[in-house]
Amino acid sequence: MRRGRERLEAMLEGLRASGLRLTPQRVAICEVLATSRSHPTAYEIHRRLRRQFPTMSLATVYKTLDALVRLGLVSALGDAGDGMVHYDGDTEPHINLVCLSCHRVQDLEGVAVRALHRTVAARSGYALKGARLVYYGLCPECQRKAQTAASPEA
Amino acid sequence: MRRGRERLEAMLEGLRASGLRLTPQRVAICEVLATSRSHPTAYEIHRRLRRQFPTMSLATVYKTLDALVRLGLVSALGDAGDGMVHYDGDTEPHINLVCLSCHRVQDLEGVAVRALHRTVAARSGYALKGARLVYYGLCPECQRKAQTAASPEA
DNA sequence: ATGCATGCAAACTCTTTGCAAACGC
DNA sequence: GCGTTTGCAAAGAGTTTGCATGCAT
Repeated sequence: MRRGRERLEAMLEGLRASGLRLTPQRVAICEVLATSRSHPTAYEIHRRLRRQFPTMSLATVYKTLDALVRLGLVSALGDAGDGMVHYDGDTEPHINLVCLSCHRVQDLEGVAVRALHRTVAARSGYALKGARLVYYGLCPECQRKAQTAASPEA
Repeated sequence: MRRGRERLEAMLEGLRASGLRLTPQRVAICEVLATSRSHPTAYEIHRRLRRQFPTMSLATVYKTLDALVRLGLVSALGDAGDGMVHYDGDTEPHINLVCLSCHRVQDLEGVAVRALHRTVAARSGYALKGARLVYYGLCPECQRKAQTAASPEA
């Protein structure tokens, strides 16, 4: 994944530039965020890295995420109906889709929102740092499941 | 506020229609949500109603908010950098502005997002239930404060 | 060699739940 | 009057913090 590699470099460079150390744990966390399309939670990142770092603490994940968000290298998407904060390694404005049934989060490609971003910046007077464009609903798969469950006799 | 009155009626009707009782506490919570522009948290709603209902419990606020959100009568905006969930009595798709410094949330009027909503619905295949269009940054006021603090010698 | 980062565990905060008393319908 | 809702308190869950040890620079 080419795009992920670029993002990873940007994160590592950002950490380095702000004087933070590139520990193996931090690099691994950045890798997960840069290459994953799943918009993981802190807990999911921790779970995915436990094989590689059996002693890694959840606190380390949280501390690293906190640093990355503060540096603007990662976006905090907020919760997806599951009470946990999901993170997105892609800080370009784009649309996220949250399924209220399976709590999955995915990107919606091909819908441009740069123009919207510029409009908001111009009209709001805010110094924009980021955006969360999240649409909620039922993903196609969960729609099918809901339909099947609702009419099992059919 | 004309708009608020309509929203209030819609909430009360929605509660009634789903068989929930219109207790004074619930009506008051709906009033706060329908008429406020501040996108309050559960805690803020509770604080604002303590004069009127000295014994009102935070749990009641949470339970009522939960019902309203589940019925689609209120939107949960997620946190605004303060770790608390903010609620919005306006469920029409619109843009929220969050100030990362003072944690205020306001609406951005005059930017149409209906077309975006339709596009997302069409391209995603999701059965959309709602949206959170949140832009983060520093509000004009906090920008001034930051500038003053940064160059106090000027 | 220096001092920041990790990992553990305890603390914190927001939110949810259980249950008896109160109240809307 | 019946069954839901409230309010209290305690539990629950995610996240944060403090501190000694370990490691990146």
